[in-house]
Amino acid sequence: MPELPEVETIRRQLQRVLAGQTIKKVDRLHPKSFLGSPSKVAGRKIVAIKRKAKTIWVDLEGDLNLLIHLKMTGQLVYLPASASPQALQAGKHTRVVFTLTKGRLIFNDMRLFGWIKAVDNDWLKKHFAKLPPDVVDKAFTVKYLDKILLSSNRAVKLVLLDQAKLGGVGNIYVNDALFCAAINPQTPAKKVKRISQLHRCLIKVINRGIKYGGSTAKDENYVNAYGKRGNYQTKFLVYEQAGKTCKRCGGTIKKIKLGGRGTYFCPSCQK
DNA sequence: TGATATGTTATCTT
DNA sequence: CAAGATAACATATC
Repeated sequence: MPELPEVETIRRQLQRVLAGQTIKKVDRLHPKSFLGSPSKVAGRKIVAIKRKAKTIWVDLEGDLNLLIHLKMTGQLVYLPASASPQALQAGKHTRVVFTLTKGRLIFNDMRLFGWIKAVDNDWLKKHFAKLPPDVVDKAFTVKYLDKILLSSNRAVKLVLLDQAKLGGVGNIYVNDALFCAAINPQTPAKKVKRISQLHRCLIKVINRGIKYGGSTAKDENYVNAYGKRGNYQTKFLVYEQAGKTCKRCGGTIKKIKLGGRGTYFCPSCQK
């Protein structure tokens, strides 16, 4: 599922191909998928593609922005006008199509949880002000991590996944980061030791995810802006590795449920 | 057929 | 009131 590394991969690609193009037309194929006025978007030039946590932010000329959240099954694919007519055609799960100066931006979303919102600068500013730092932000310090962990009795994994406390970390990378730091995901947050190691591991694992272009795990449909799958799934430390041998101590990776989410860890070396 | 998967939020409970 | 737990959203797949 798209977490920060997947979204950042898409952002970097879109920044290269979309910046400077003008949105000529917006086709809303499903009402749930586009909130706001498509007519206000048409005719605007794309200034830049940015990102906050798992949300893509398209900065448009004038007082308008597009916020895009892929949730679980969203895809954002760019096709140059020279692509085959077959590729350019709307698929079964295509929800929004942007016709641009030199191509098309297609938003697919099988399960309809994702959305695109057109919002003005003032709305954006107020909204961003409420958000916590991203895991890759400078504001995410050891001290900050210490603060959010000390303030909760919940399992450490659930606190790290809480988008109101820390932005960008999802179920795949949190499992791998806790393995990296040798911390049991069930540990109550305020009892976690070696916080600076956990801090280092979170950043390291997320950056590794970006390096490999995100992950397309089993049963997942993530693709980047060119429609290609990620590669981090070949680098998973513990995610989806239940029954396999622990890379660190030779123990066996176990799967449990925590907060209703699949949780993978090595019981013998994650304490 | 029913359980399962995941990101986020609404809603209920403690 | 706040923190925590859980349901809900929609759909394909095992």
